[in-house]
Amino acid sequence: MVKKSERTRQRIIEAANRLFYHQGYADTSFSDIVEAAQVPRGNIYYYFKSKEEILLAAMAYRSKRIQTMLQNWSDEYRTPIERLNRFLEILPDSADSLERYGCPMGSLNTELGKTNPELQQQARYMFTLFEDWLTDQFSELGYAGKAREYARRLLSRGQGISVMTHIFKDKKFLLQEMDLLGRWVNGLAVGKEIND
Amino acid sequence: MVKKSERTRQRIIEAANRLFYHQGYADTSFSDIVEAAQVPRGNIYYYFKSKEEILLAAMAYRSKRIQTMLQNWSDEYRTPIERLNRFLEILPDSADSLERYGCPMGSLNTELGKTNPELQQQARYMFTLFEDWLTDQFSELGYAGKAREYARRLLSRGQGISVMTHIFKDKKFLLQEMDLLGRWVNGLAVGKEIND
DNA sequence: CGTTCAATTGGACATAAATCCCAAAAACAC
DNA sequence: GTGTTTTTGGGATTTATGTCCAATTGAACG
Repeated sequence: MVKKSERTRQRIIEAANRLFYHQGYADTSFSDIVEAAQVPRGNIYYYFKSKEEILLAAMAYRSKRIQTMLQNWSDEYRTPIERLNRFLEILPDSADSLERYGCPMGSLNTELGKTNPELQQQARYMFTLFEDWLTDQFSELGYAGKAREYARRLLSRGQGISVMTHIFKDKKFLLQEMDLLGRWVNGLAVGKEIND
Repeated sequence: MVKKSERTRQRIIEAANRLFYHQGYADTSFSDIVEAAQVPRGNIYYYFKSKEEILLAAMAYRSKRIQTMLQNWSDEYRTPIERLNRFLEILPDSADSLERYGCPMGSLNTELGKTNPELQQQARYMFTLFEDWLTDQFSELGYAGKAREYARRLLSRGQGISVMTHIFKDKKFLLQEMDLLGRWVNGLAVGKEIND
């Protein structure tokens, strides 16, 4: 049995999370959040004592979801190449939101990274989750020495594609580039180290 | 002889431009701008009637500088491969600011692209300047059919590298990836179409 | 000199947004 | 059922910041 207050808290976090992604942190006001979460104005301070605290909770929530997702993939797929291919599906799957809002992790980092080291650290943490997981997969694939390098490269290309898709509103570009990335990854699986 | 008012206007634009890059548009207040530009508080409204107008002027200023830069490169270097290599030097040259603030064009787009289509269009324009110039270079290099695709890919990878450098504060990664990009580009110059 | 007008000032004003307060209601423990 | 704690709800307060304005300066020009 989940307490009601817990559910309210959760509703606030999820509403804030969505708004931060869609409008950015700076452009999201308390009014926006309470409205979206359907909680009365003053009540929100019972749960969070500042806007920054909501942001931290929202990022923690995201991190948790990422961890769960990666864990599920590890459980569901046996081979590292299957897992990597699952990872590669993220971008095409979320093409619509990428066009409109960019990458949820990347854009948060961009916004917070300029002025707020503490918050940026939390934002970076989400990246390290992917980085570590991808590193594991490349290691298992037989590239232990270059695994982290490859992991970062994959993230880097994904970020580039996300940014470009957001800027140019061009899903065709996204699919084309993801295809290329897929060929690189699957080339590694059969021993072809293209362009490195 | 440049009028004094023109110089003041310019000072405002340059100060705003710097602040928008270092702190982001939303986090930059009028007070910040007038302080940095050394103009009295009320005076700024003589030049710009809103904050948004300052932003537009700042972006126009950036675009102009980009155009000039690209034109200079076209004049200074004879061959497309020399020009492309000059382009590739941008990121290593600005490694320090990239680490701290990210890509000035990309981060502006990320911030404005979520909610403000009109402003985003201006931000995107800077990208199209590079896109068109790079397309010209790849065409001259003999890849007319794939020139725009290559141009976007180059921008895309640059954006990815910028984002990652900003997130992980890792210049080594930047240099390593730029090296790889350089090999791709210079491979094209000698007819090797790696990984496409 | 005197007129004119661009440019300069600093402060006033309005608004939006974050934060705080506290009484009332609901949930819970015993 | 009574007492206690948690949660609710709306409004009050404060702060920050974008915007506006009236008075003033100063240089160009006749």
